[in-house]
Amino acid sequence: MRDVAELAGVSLKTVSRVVNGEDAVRGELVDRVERAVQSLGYRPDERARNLRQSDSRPASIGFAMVDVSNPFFSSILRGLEEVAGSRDCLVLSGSSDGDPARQDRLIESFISRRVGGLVVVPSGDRLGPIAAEILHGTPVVFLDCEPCAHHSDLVRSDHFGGAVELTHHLVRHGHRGIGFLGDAPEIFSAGLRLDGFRKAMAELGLPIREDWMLTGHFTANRWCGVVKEWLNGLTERPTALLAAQNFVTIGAVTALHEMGLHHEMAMVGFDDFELSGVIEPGISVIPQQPRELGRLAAELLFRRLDGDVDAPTRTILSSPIIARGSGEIPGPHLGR
Amino acid sequence: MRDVAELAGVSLKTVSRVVNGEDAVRGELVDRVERAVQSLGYRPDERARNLRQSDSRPASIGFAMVDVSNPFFSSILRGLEEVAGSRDCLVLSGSSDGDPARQDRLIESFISRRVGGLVVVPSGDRLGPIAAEILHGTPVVFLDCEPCAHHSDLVRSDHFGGAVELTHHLVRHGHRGIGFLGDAPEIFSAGLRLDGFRKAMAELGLPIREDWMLTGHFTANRWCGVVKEWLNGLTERPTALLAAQNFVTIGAVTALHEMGLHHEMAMVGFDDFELSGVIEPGISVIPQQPRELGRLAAELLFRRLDGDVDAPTRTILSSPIIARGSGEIPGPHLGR
DNA sequence: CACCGCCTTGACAACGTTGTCAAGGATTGC
DNA sequence: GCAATCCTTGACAACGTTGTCAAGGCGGTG
Repeated sequence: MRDVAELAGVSLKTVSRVVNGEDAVRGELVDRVERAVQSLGYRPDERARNLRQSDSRPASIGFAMVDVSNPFFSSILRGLEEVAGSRDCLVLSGSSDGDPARQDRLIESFISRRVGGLVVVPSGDRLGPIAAEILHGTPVVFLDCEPCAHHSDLVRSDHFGGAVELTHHLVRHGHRGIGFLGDAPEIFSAGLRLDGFRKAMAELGLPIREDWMLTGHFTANRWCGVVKEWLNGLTERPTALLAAQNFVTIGAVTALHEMGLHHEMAMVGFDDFELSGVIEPGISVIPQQPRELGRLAAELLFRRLDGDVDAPTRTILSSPIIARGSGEIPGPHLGR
Repeated sequence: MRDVAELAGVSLKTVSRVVNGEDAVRGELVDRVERAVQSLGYRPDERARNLRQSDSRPASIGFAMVDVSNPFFSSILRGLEEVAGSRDCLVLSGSSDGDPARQDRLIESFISRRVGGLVVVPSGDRLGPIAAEILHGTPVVFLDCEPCAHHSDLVRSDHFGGAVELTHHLVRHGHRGIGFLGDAPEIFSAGLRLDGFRKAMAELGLPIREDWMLTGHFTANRWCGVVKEWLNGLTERPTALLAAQNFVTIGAVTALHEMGLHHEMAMVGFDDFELSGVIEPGISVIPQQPRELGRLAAELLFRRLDGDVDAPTRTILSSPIIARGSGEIPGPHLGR
């Protein structure tokens, strides 16, 4: 910047004015400065700018999630990018792999870089360093974790309602013995889905067999093995499965295929995935809309950054079942 | 920081020393400062720190790609995160959707934030603002685009060799009439794959029918439609398909399934995808190792940041075919 | 006891930018 | 022709941090 000023024969402040498009500069000087900027390849330092005027437009927002390589999260990130990009704001992101300590480190990194706001898909419902940051005035939007969002905005899918609907769907197609496969129930969304299943079964007057419930935090591959082992160990098997997360679904689908049960045992899933329609039979699911979740979260965040101080909001997205075949395999109690 | 200093009754510099763990501070003062830091929730401003000591450790690196929501890219990002995270460095990322203008804007944003280095999967082989930045000394690692990497490091998969191998594989299984479906050949990697196919066919003395070549930049959904239309419009069909990118493969697989041709027409793909083994028949592919690509790129970048000034390197990853069935459907010329 | 050197500490400038304010010239109005 | 006003421009401080250097206290040595 100093070089630019020297080359153009003006003061630093005038360069600043031209670069920022202020209008109180004579045309000739504007030209001179712009030529100097061009020839020196000068680009203003956003860090310094942001440091000086720390109240204004944020230069970046932070996104803490479990794992970018999971399409659910990367689609959320895409939605965030989209909204942030339109405001010349970049997204800092990081994966915690579900480890609260790593999430804390991530958040601390974001805070050190003085992001304008945070979007967090929490690992666990501890707030950690986020709590202090909220008090400090940084807007935070939580995705999926309601307890965290006590005094903050929340965006999530309708986990409970979705699980209820999936259960009803299976029962409508003649099933009573339903197995539940889900992520670790400590995870808020996974817990809600489990609750939805229990609630629906209870309402329908159907018994819940604890040996037909399988929960845990595994990869898709691991789920495949776990499901096979579990099914092989049962003396009596459920006639339908509710897989409450995309990795779970993928693992379970693979297991059913490998065991040759895919046309026999009904199955519904939460969260859509690529090719869910090509498999035989196609997998019936309630999709989530991750990109839309991201977009909504970012819009909320920027509304707060623009000064909105209304009460925290809860946004809950729901989607209807996409029936593709696997969830419509008839059960033994059809037509009763 | 000023508040911390005041509360602890020391100077700014002493706070700085304690925070940075320098050892020339009396134990008692260390305690006082640390208590003050705790009670005020002070966290150093990485921007200011980075501004002051602009030569040292980078606080962030930038990653420009085509689309985070494509698992190929998000897995690369994961690999980058992993390496960067171990150095307390964050990753700024953004999607260009293949639009060079958007890529330029992204890169400019990164430069404004003074990232320590860039990892770029280019959209097109124009360098745009990257050129000046390389001259300026910022390390840049290119993924997949060789012309861009003229004086920089490059990491990519073996597109050419992979396509050759896939073609040979189909021919070995009795096919001669092979259709090629690929991303727009202007994209460097897509061009290499196309070249590999042409080279292999020529070497094997097989004719290439231009009406059996289909290239373009579409979504998976769009590819499905395109492939169906194309197959329906042909008077004579190939007996095997080479799908040279993951969206292409997914679209083509879906099309074959919808047309009932999936057990009839052989098919191999480039780039693996979730569930490729569950589909009937499983899809034979040459996988890429995106997370590994990301890891390698980040390691190269940090080696440069650590001062390595050796000549630019080219790292080319190749993987063998995973045979799952679709590529082993026998063709009419088997055993000749 | 005077001197030297080490150790701890703090004052100050600097990083690259912008907000504030004042100076100076040009323009207007009477 | 003079004062009042506007417009353009630049000097300076500040944002939050750290590198540099000098000051002061302390212990050891001659």
